[in-house]
Amino acid sequence: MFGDRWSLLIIRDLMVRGLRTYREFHRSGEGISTSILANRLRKLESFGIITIEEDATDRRRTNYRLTEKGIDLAPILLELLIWGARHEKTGAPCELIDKMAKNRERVLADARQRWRDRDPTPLLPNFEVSGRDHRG
Amino acid sequence: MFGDRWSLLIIRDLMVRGLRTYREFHRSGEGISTSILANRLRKLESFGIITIEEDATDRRRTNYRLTEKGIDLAPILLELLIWGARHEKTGAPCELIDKMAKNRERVLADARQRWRDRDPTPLLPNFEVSGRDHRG
DNA sequence: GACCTAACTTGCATTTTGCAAGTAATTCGG
DNA sequence: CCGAATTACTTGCAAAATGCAAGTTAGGTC
Repeated sequence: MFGDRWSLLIIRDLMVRGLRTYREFHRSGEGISTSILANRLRKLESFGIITIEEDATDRRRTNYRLTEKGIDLAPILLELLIWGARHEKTGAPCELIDKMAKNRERVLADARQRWRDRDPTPLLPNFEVSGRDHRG
Repeated sequence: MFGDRWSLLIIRDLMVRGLRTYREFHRSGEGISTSILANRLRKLESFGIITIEEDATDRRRTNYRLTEKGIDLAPILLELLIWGARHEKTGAPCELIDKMAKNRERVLADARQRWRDRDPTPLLPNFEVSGRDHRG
């Protein structure tokens, strides 16, 4: 799964951008095609990493949520962000990433709590990854 | 690069199994084809993650080594190992992984020092990943 | 009801990977 | 020295995956 580009981007979008719907993922700016997106979401579900829920306000819409198993991937994503900020041109604010690197356990514990409580606030709440912000 | 299955396996083999040569990677049990292996090694080199060195004892052989940038990927690999041990059937000894999880910084600092000193001992020195052990 | 939206599905073109044979340089043993 | 084996790729082609864009179905709004 980590060897699959699209699955990784989906997980990142869930964790780092708080995206939740098919439409949001599709419009996230990464250029994933509809069939691949559908296929990967299904796969992540069958791996037990995400669950699919019906939206409370619109029957057409489905929401994707991280499972416990999926939430346990957060340390990996945080390390990827930190590595990316240090070695690549990601546009991530260096001070923010440095601060997060110094407070890994706090960051992860807070995110875990939120996600368990169904609050999709991203791993780093004030950090915007390239692409449209769904709350903007 | 983390979205590419083969690149990820190569990095894992470098860090977790201490593999260094084309032949070792090719025979590592993962079924990578020769052209893909060659292509990915080149790519990892051009990304600045590994360097290529001639072997001191055999002109046919090349050794691949992690750069500083590559070594900085170790926290990600360690988190992947920990996640894998908890959620997948990896055959990893649970006590070992738990111990490593509790001593992340020590493990990473030790590995970093070794790798800088050109000692390719794996991230977790007594941990064997599935596949042939090159030192066997 | 007409029109739009959300979540896919489908057909086909393009790209990537898998398979196996091949090549060139180097090493080893008789 | 020479033949055989080894090391690190390269190549041609088949198979698999992805990219592109049109299409379908169910749901929502006016």
